[in-house]
Amino acid sequence: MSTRLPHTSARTRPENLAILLREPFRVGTERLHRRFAERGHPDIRAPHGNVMQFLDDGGTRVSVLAERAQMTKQSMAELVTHLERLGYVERVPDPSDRRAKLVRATPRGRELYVIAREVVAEIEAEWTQRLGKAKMRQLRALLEELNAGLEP
Amino acid sequence: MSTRLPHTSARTRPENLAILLREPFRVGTERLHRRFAERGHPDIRAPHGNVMQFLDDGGTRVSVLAERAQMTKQSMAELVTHLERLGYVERVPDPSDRRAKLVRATPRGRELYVIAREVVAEIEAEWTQRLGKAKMRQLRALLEELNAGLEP
DNA sequence: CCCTTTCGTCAGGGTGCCTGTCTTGTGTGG
DNA sequence: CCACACAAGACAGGCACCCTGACGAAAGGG
Repeated sequence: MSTRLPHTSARTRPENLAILLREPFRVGTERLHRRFAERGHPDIRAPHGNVMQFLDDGGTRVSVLAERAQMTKQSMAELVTHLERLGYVERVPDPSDRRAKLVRATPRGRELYVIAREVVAEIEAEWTQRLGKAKMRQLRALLEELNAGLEP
Repeated sequence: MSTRLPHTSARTRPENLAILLREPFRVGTERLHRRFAERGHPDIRAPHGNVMQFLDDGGTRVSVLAERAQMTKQSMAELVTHLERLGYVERVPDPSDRRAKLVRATPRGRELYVIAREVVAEIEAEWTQRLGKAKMRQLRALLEELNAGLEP
């Protein structure tokens, strides 16, 4: 039996900026994955985004994916293997290098992009309805300015 | 040997709102953990925040921590055990219930709060310097308005 | 005093990440 | 042209984190 407990009151202390930034992202991500599940992709989880979001149309090497996702190629290879078993990507030989293979989204994999685009549009529409177009533009502009100066 | 690859160009497509929200949070979190490491706490990792951030001063039961962090009590117990071995928390008997134990931050654990507060203040100061006080207030207000309407 | 619920734990499983090592293929310099 | 360093990926092994299931012990209401 599961012992997961219901969430009652998350002790919402003085809302700091970190939480204000994280929550909309978290809620959006949750909705995306709920939608994936509803549309027949219940096995897609967050780490799989580290593969799918970095695939080029013509296919991409595991090493390149690893570099883009900032992880080791071993870890990336494992994610790719998992997604391959689930039918979302396939490995095809790289014609230009017989050591290498190209990871490509299958038709099933491409369905994810369609769904993701829909959800993103939907969420942005909701937020715009809530805040109004002017404030959304403001918010985006401020976030862009903030992001422009970020360096670890 | 590690095969982690350097990150070159993250294919920064049309910056969408999700990335704009996530990046400042991610960069801040990275800095926090780098600072933990520099100050003698290299073993503290992100999931440990799910324990430390929910501890009350007098101690808190594992079940309550699990509820607050939205995970099973088994998983929470594991995190607590790990932090206990590292010396950041201790389990003491709950005087009001002989089944229960209270998880409490040790002096070493409380050092983390000091560091965290410093880093947060530091980051907010940097952002304020970059955007100016007025825009920071605007940003915070917009994020609060956005967060106020979030529900799943 | 049962009976149910709750607290914490043990047991077992899967995913996601790591380091280290190896094979195979590439390409470069002598 | 060939030896050799190097790049791509696979294989092995390990740990952290999260889950489900099941349990003994204590609490607490009828």
